[in-house]
Amino acid sequence: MAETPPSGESLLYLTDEQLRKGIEAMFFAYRGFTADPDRILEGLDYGRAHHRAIHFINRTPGLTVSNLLAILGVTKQSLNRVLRTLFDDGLVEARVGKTDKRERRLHLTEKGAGLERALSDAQRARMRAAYRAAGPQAVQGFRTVLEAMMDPEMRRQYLREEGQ
Amino acid sequence: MAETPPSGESLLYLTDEQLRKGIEAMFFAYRGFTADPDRILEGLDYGRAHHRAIHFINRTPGLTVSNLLAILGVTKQSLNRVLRTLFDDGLVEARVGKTDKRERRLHLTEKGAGLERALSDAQRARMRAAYRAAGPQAVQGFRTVLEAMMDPEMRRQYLREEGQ
DNA sequence: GAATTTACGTCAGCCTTGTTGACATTCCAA
DNA sequence: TTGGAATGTCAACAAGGCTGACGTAAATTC
Repeated sequence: MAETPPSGESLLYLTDEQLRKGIEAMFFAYRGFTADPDRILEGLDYGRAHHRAIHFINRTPGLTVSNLLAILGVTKQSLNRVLRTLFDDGLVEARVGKTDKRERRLHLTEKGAGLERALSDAQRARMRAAYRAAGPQAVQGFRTVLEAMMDPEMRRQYLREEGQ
Repeated sequence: MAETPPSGESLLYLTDEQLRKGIEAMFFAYRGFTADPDRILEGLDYGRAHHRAIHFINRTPGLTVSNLLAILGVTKQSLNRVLRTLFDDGLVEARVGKTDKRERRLHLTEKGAGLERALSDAQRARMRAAYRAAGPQAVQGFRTVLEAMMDPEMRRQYLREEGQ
């Protein structure tokens, strides 16, 4: 209800009203964000869950099932259903871990990489258009706010290796 | 594959790699964005779909079912399932339209407003923390990029009345 | 005044993607 | 050698999307 009143340098950007706008921006933008890949996926027999798996396998080839589980934040049963169809359709292959043979290291096949490219091309195109329209300064702010919005655990996943 | 090489003033922020980072930022941040309300919702018999309906009914009291349908982008069958439980539980009430009696104008009840407050308080708290950590400049950029990422139709919903 | 369109509701059935719980296998590590 | 980790799998269920078809009341148009 009550908002801390603006003090010193304008804190007007922390108004409930401003925050509500931010919330809606996330909602509407996320829809746009997923719209293009969704269009590609429909018709194929895949959904967003497949897209996410493919994305992260591509990002980190050789990651294990548990890695992926932690990133996606779903149950193994749920992930397994998705992975099974990706194996069956020859988009993803699993290689037994070298040091630990229990692990299944996940990789995209040629075919899988092809779909990944199609999906991320579509998604990047929208992202690129938005970035270009907004400019580098805005993009910097965009990234900063999103990062601050993540759960700490997810932020770690996000930051991983490369600092930026 | 090939990215337009940096020309004149640095276009490095449009690299495929930078775009991928942006994509993942959206993914991870959206999870944080929904986490707090989700926690409140679970246990009650509601889900994200109920939250969305409640949010927009609160934002625009008296909006019609078709309005809400357009904003949420779901089918009426899907929305109806949600609205029915909200009616039954006395969180939302429908008033017959004054000029057009076919319309059902949606309003939150006291009880509905209570839940709305709980949900948006939680969501705003995270938003506020992120905004505060990032600063007004970054927030401005955040909003700019998100707006550019929306489908035009959604952008119209987003901008509606108040210019900012 | 009759016909059409609009706003809304509802029944039935389907799909994806999430969940829990239980159980088996393989293999690393203490 | 034994416990725990990494993984798979079966079964059942729920939320929340979807389509198609049909119904009704009120507004609009001819």
